[in-house]
Amino acid sequence: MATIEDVAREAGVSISTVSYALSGKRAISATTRQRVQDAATKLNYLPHASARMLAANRSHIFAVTAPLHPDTDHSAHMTFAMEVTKAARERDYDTLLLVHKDALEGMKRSAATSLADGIIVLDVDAHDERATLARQLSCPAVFIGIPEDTSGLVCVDLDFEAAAAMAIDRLLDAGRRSIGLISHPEETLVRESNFPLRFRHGFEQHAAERGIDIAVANPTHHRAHEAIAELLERKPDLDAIVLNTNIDVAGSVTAALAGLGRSVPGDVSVVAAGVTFSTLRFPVPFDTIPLDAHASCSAAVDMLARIVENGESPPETTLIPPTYIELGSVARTSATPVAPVTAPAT
Amino acid sequence: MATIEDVAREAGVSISTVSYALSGKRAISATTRQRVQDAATKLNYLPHASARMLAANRSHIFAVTAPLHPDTDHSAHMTFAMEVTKAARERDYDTLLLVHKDALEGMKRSAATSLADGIIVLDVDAHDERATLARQLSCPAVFIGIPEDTSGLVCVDLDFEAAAAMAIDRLLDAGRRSIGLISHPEETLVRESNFPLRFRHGFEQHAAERGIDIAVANPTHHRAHEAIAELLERKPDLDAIVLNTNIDVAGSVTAALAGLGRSVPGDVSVVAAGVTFSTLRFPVPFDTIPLDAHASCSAAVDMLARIVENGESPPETTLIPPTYIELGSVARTSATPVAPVTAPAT
DNA sequence: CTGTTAGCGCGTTCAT
DNA sequence: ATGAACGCGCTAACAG
Repeated sequence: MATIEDVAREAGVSISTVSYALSGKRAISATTRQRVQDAATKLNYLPHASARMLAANRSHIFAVTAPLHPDTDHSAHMTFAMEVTKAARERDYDTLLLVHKDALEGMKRSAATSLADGIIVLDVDAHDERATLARQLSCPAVFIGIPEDTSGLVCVDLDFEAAAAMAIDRLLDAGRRSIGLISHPEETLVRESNFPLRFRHGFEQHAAERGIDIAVANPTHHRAHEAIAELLERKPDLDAIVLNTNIDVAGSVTAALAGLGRSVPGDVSVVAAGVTFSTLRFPVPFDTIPLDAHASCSAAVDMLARIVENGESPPETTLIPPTYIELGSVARTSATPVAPVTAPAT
Repeated sequence: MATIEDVAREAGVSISTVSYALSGKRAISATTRQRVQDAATKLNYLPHASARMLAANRSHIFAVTAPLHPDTDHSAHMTFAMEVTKAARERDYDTLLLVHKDALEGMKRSAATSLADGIIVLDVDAHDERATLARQLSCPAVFIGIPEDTSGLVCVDLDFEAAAAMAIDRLLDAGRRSIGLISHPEETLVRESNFPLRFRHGFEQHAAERGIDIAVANPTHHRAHEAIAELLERKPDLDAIVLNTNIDVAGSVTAALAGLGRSVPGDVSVVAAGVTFSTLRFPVPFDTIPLDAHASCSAAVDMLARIVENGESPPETTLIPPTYIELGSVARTSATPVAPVTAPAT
């Protein structure tokens, strides 16, 4: 309600002095600044958003595109949107939600009208149309997730390949030898959601490096039973499972194994890797290499803010190193451990 | 990039003519309007958001406060946020996400700076602080959910009491006599989230009206087993269950009953009422009286837009009538049906 | 029916 | 270190 002019009058200074005293963009004598700040708090002054935007040619708003697919994990989605919003607020930005139907239209519009200073892109597919659009837009964008072609983009994500390697290493260290991977359902892969592919690639590659043979299965029917049956058929000696899948599937793993007479972690050890959900409530909580929404989102928002404010040009791809959380679902066996590779993966 | 002036020049008219031709707020001759529109599309003109906001004193932005509690159902939350956003876009509004930590601060700020034209309040508690704040703010707000004291507010929600009555009526019509309610976990009730209380109240009241005796249980451990055991202990002849609870509990009902030798719907019929999730993937899909996010959100956004644009003053409370979806989890018994009340609830 | 013009509230040069 | 004045792009009241 109170304008900058009211504050200036109250403090007995000029309008520009108020602006500078509050923004700190120019040196103001301590006493004057104090008077201005007192006046501002007294009048409960807050700059009119649109006026500030127009004058500064900056909206202090980031747009967030969060498409909702039929197979989208709403919980993960919400978590990422929230984390982006929190991270943005810490840097004095608000976030505008863009829904799928008009994800492209929304990006164009918020860029063309200067509604947003930047765009955060969530849930990125391998061949995401939003990547093509982002290259054309003058409005800076940061992707949380990594499309196949990252040229001209700025992308942040968990290092899924390192996470896969870390899961394998932990299981091998515990003496496990026959490892299976339960990946995401077909429908997620078909859409070319990219992170399951990157995880799987890292998994296969690191298994080859460590000289072990592995099996991969995609779950069906939103549960683990079929996938586990498939793994056991191909590797009857299966003694470890890596889960890079959704909560429904992961949550049914222990029951599915029990149904086949296998215990966790004794017969089969389990690691959940690159997942957003917690396994604490599972019958047996699983060791987890989390896909940490907070880490990815605050890194992404940080970059975007620096692009907007300082014109910085971050690298195309920033990979966040994985961390390992032990919850007791990996048990040591007496089997001879596989010899570590000469240069162990970090 | 192109300004209104560019369009005016291109079309050979004045600036204000362009403004009126595009906004339609004044009658413009068809030929002129066409010239203006051609020029606009040719130059790819979109009004600069902040300039429009400042001049019109309207941001075309709604703020959405969506607090995240420990027991929050992320999926439902996301659905509501998305539905609000979609509904808003249909009326040419964008939505700003306000996170919990600074829900109050965010509301104040977006109102005081004229960042938002209105506020949508989600996940309302019985004694929600945001209600108090909304009464003081000059910025209009619409609540999706109903606090205890609605004075001076505008609230929209499913008619939970009618939903409870509808569930009872359906079960009685099918010849069921001994009905139990599984409500939300304690932690949700403690927070005074209001809709479980309204549902329960409607349930008890309608049961009394129809002259039947009922039992109510609150689940624990994120599953139905304990609640069902409790219901059976209190009503050994239990032949129907109404679920007004979360997806984890609802999803385990069939298994819990099976563990006690009861089948669905033969021995025990089940209705899920006032829930956001789908039961289609459950072992036995349940008849559902949905808490329809789309209906609530578009009604709320519609009201908010009309308050902002036309200065309308909607009623304090708008209840959305429930609908019933049959999925086969209610089976008819041969028992003598309870006589319908003289004036059946709608 | 159309053009002219005065702000909207603020950030920021330019003088001082 | 401070103040005066201009302009951001648009809307709306006022003229014609």
